[in-house]
Order: sequence, then structure tokens, then C-alpha cells
Amino acid sequence: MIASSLARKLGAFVKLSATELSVLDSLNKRKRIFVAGRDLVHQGQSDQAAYILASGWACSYKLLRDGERQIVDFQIPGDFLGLRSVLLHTSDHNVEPVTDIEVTEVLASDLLDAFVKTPRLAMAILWATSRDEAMVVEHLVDIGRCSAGARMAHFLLELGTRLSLVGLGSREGYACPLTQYHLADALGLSAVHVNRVLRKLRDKGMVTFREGLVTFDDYDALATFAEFDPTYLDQIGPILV
Amino acid sequence: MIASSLARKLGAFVKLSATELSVLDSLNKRKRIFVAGRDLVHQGQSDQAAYILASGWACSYKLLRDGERQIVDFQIPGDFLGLRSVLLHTSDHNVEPVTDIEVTEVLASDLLDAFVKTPRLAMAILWATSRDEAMVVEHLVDIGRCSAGARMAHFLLELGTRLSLVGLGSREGYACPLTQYHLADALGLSAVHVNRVLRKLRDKGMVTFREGLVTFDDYDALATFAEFDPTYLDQIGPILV
DNA sequence: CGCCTAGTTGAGGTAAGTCAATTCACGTGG
DNA sequence: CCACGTGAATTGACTTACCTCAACTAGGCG
Repeated sequence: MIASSLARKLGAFVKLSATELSVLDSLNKRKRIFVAGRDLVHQGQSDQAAYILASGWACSYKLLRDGERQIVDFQIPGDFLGLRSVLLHTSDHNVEPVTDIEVTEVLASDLLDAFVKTPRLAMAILWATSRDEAMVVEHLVDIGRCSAGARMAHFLLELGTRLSLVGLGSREGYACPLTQYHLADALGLSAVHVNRVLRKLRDKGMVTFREGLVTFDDYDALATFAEFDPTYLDQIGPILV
Repeated sequence: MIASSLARKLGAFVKLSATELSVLDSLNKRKRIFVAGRDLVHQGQSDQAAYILASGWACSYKLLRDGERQIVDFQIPGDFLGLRSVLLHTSDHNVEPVTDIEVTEVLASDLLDAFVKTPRLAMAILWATSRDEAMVVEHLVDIGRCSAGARMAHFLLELGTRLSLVGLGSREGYACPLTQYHLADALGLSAVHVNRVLRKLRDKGMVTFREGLVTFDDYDALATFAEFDPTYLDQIGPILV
């Protein structure tokens, strides 16, 4: 199920053969568990392994010297964790499990071997990082140019769309294990302000964030308010046949 | 010279054979000129060509409905323009020449053909997008969690390092055709505030931005102030031999 | 000569931050 | 069973970094 959601994502870019799918599958062997809050990738570390997230949520973030932190992205089942730290040989960020998580470990050497053996699989994986870049860019624009309310709205919508693609959400809403502190660190706000913004969105009848549940009270109004356009998140058919 | 700076960048990830280099070179044929200020890639357009920048500066940005704009990144000689719009089949951003620029056009079909013929070249190009992602992430953290002063300092330092890698800058400084409006749109600030921040940095004896010239008056103090660590911008040797 | 664009500076407004107090749910140990 | 601590959410009072509006200067150019 999870392997298939990864295969689906990669297949959006490069049509994968049975051989390539089986190599992908062979990467997917060494199961591990990590508990919430204990980082599995550290800034500055080199020769990391990467991981494929099977269940639970994680986030990648950076720390500044003054103790501030910025969450760059959240990962949900089917996403890679710490892939960039393998590709660039050294990690520029940390990865923390938001909940307890199940992952499969992919050693850097195994991944590079697979890249040599099946370049088309490599292309698919690398291609997918370009979609990740598009997501980070959206996030950047959001933080740089939107009000706190629009940021929050956009963020909750994007997460909803991503979760829907792996069957964990819908237009009604989704289960969301994040705290208001996570939201604050992701959106570049203070936790206090996050609370106020959430209340305003709730009072306006757009969205409710409460007890681990996000409920879209008026999806369309929220999407309009946030100028949300989900095209960058999905792909119709493979680009390279 | 420019082709070599691109080859150098790609060679940092995958060691390229003579054949692969010649395919790269064959992409590099159709010369074109664009004048400053006239966009060459538009948000929402599909089946774009991509471009390799030979001389001049460009920037990629997004527009919001209320007219605000956020510059995501600047491109300098040796960088791709609009690569993501080819990879994802549709452009999620605009590209504007900051100065008059010379580029070589790469048709989407030619690029995908080259991907099929020389997968290792494809891997190199895609790998490089993962470095781009690291840059966008730095930018994101900058905007999300730093004061206006630190943002500006970090930005000017990063640009300096990138320019040094292609021989257009040094620890002393570099030629910079950007206006204060460009800086404002890149850093998520107002142009007025950019002006004040620049003056403060100049008064502190750290950096001077004036008449198209950036001068590092005290490089180390500036780097400390901005918590600048350039490792993510360069690579020592090829990862895949 | 006038217009445009880039830069500069001042005065005053506002979105979001900081500090602080309170509540509630939860677990843990006496 | 209660006392206690801890982490998350909530709200109020006050501060501040940055924005907006506005006026002015200086260079480039038709």
C-alpha cells in the first residue's frame, strides 16, 4: 500500500518497467521504528541513510543559532525522509518524527547502486525532488507575501490535498497530529499568534483545527481566501514513456 | 566558458563521459537574446522550452492576485531558466530577465530525447535540481525566521558565493544589477524598508550596496551576523563515478 | 525641458511578537 | 484517590518591526 503510493508518485514522471519496480521494491526491506520527537537525521551529519515513510508523520526543519526553528516541510506516508542528505552527501536539515513512525531504511550505498543499475528509476526519484522543490517554492511565497491567515489557510489546504492523494484525507477534512507549535514553526509565526489565527478562521466558518482533526467547514471559501491552486501537487500521466 | 560552468556544476554529481558531454553541448545551440524586463516564461503556460543562461541575470518569481510578487531565486550565467516548467509540464512561475540576457534555448522535446539517450546526463541535471532545492530551503528559513537585517546579509553573501563559483565575484564584492525593488520582492520586505536596512548595514561597516556594486567591507563580521554557511552551495567531487 | 525610475528620509499605523496568567487533559507516583 | 508536574491551548496587555503614505533628490533620456 505504501510502496504502491511511492510507485504511483514516481510513475507520474517516468513509466517504470517490472524490473525497475522490483529494484524499487528491493530497496524497501529494512523496517525500522522511531519514536515521536527523537530526530533521525541531523544537520551537518554526512553519509546518512535515507528512509521511506510507511506510517506516521515527520517534519524536516532547520535550527538557527538563536534557537529559532523553521519547519521546511512535513512528510506523510509514501514520502522520502532525508533523501537530499544522501544526494548532497551531507545533511543540511534535521528530520523529526511528529508521531511514532514506521520507516524502511535505504542505505546510501544501496541507493547509489540502484541508480547505476536502473537509471530510469533514478530519474524518477530525482524528478520527484523537482516536485518537492515546487512545494517548497509555494511555501516560500506563502511566508514571504501572505498574511498569517492566508498562510494558515494555504497550509491546511495543501496538506489536505497531499493526504487525499494517499487516501488519508478528503474535502471534508483529515486527521492531523500537529500541535500549534508545529504550525508556528512551519509558518514563521509565534504559537500565540497561530492560536488567534485559527480562532479567526473558525469564527469565519472556514476551517476548524481541534483535537487532532482538521475540518473544512467551507472548503471553497477557504480555497478562495488562500488563493489555493493544487495543480503543482499532482500529475496526470507519465512524462517519459 | 558558460557551457563549462554548467558542465562543472553537473560533473559535481555524476562523472560525465565524452559522449554525455557532447550531448550536453548539442543542446546548447539555438542562441537567443531577451531584453530586460520582458518575461520569457509565464505562470500557467505549458509545454515551455527551457533556457541556459549565457550572460546577464534573471529572476524567477510568482505573482499573487493582489499584485504582490515574491522573487524565488535569481539566476546567473550557467544556470537553467524554466527547467522546472519543462519537467513538470506546466510552469508554476515566471522568469524575468533582470538585465538584457543571452540564452540558448532547449526545446522540451530535445531535452526529453537527451534524457532517453543519456540517462546519466539526465541524472546529473535532475540531481542539480536537488541543490536548487537546498537553496530555496535556505531562502525559506531566511524569510521565515530572520530579521530583515540578517535576511539581507545572508542574501548578499549567498549571491557572492554563487558568483565566485563562476568567476564573477570574490570576498571583496561583485557587480550586481539588482534594484532595491528586486531585493524587496526577494526578501519579502517593502522597498522602503530595504533602503533602511541597507543603510544600517553600511553604517555598521559590514557591506555597501551602491550603484550596481556590492562591496563586502567586513566579510567575516557579515558572515557571522547572517549565520552564513556556504557548504550547501558546492560539492567537492562527483558522487556517482 | 519635463518625465520617469531609483533612491532616500520622515511621520504615523498595524500585524504580529513577547510576556504573563489561566485552563484543561494527561500521566505518574505517593 | 489525590497531589503534582507537564505539555497544549487560550486569552489579555503591551511592545515592536516592518509597512504605508508622502515628500523630496538625483540621474538618464526623449
